Amino acid sequence: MLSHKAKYALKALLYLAEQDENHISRTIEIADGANIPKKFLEQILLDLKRGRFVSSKQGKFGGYYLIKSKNDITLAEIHRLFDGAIALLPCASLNFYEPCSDCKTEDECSLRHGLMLIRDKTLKAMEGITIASLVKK
Amino acid sequence: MLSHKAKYALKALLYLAEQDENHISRTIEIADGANIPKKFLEQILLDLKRGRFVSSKQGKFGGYYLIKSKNDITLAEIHRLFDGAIALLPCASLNFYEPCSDCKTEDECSLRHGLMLIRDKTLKAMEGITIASLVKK
DNA sequence: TATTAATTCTATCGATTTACTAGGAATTAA
DNA sequence: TTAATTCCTAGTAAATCGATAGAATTAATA
Repeated sequence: MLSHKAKYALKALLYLAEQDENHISRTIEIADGANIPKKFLEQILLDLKRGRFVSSKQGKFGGYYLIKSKNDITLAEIHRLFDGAIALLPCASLNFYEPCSDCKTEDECSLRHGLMLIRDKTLKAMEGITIASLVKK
Repeated sequence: MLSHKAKYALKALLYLAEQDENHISRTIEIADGANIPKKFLEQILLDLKRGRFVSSKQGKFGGYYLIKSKNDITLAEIHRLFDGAIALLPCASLNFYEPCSDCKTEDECSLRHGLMLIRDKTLKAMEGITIASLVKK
């Protein structure tokens, strides 16, 4: 399941993608538009900024705007930024790999192989969902 | 990600599936064999019993055994039993559906449609992973 | 230069969940 | 009767989650 953070991030990105080119959106505007608690959204926007999905302008008349094409922002990326690994176990993960502590023989985790199959399919599907694909519905 | 409970459940089922027909496995035997904390495993086996994957014999010389074919126990089922919904949001879930609280117009969640696509693909993949498929590797 | 309105940063909080552990009651076979 | 096992109910420490508070910083503009 997605965390609220990841869900809100997607909704915020969706909101930004729907605005006119060059429009800068204030946090409160996004919060109201996408029904997200404002203070919570602040953190999320900072995370999105660190992840280089959005940028911000500070001070009066400041706000947030997309710096990555809505065609290039995928569900997979947002999942990883906020919720971490897409694989079902760390030992089956590409970006968050860790060996299992409870598997006796290293690399002979009985689940690993099967879970890597799942990961590949899920990842492929998640990379197919972009902000752009969610906007035009 | 899978919880430890779900991971241990899979490993325990795998252990049971590898035993001879009619063999009854004690908790401690499974715990040692699959490297799972014994007391924790007790709870997990009870959950698996309630889910009708295994059955048990009580008292001295008691223990657990599979009552469902290893070909018919899928990753999807174990995920649902221990970790709940497979979909990324409740509003996109088949078995754990709940409407989003933060979507203004009911059934017009901007994410729902895309997440249902993911759910379908992930679910199909997870239904393809059975205990039997994990045993023969 | 002062004011105002916005982002940014740090810290904290309460509730829930997770991963276990403890202790004992109930059950069964020898 | 005893030993070995499942079954049941609590409890607990740590982490995570969802959210809030408040002050610092930045920038436009009057």
